Amino acid sequence: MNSANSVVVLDFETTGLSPTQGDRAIEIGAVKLQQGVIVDHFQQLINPGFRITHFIEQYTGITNAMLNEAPSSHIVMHDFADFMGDANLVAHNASFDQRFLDAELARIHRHYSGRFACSMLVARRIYPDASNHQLSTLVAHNRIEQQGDFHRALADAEMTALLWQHILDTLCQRWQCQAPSFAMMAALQKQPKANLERFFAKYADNQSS
DNA sequence: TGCCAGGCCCTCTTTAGGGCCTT
Repeated sequence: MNSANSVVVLDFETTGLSPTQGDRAIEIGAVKLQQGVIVDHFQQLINPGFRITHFIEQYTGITNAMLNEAPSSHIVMHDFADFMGDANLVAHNASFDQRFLDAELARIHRHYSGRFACSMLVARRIYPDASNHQLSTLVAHNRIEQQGDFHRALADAEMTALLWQHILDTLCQRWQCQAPSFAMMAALQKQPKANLERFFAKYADNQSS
């Protein structure tokens, strides 16, 4: 099975919220899903080249001392680009991780061909009754076993992957059908909520025909 | 000391404003 049949679920820890304001990645974690099973993982701290704030140290548990020993983004992102291959990508609030992925890859002139899907946008449509749609809340809401500590990249990527698979299982049960395609999920995340029932009905018709 | 981004989505909307979500 080549990587085009895989989904890579990724998560960045960063120095802040915006790469356009000088923020950099300090850790990347990712898992590779094939047919609902985690078959590989990637985790690496990244030295951003400057000291991170006390807030980020407290938020992530990643310290300046840890980052002083970490390799540069140049080395890590080449490895991660090889890990991704041409797989499709999933992240929680994907627009955030996509901005940092694009910025860090641009620095080393690497590119990716996979498409992004967002577990948060899909979860807002599938679990409208959740109290909120933070990753930790959705993990608890769906009684998913917590993996490691929130706000570390690999643990968040693993929990996002388990949430993503739980969403696929929820949709399979709703339609009594096979696993939805990545393209279907990418379309679902853009559907207006008022159009969801029509969207689901159309998808079910296409599967049965 | 306080603030800094950007996309989505809802509503008391669309010539706008503000909350959510990510670090």
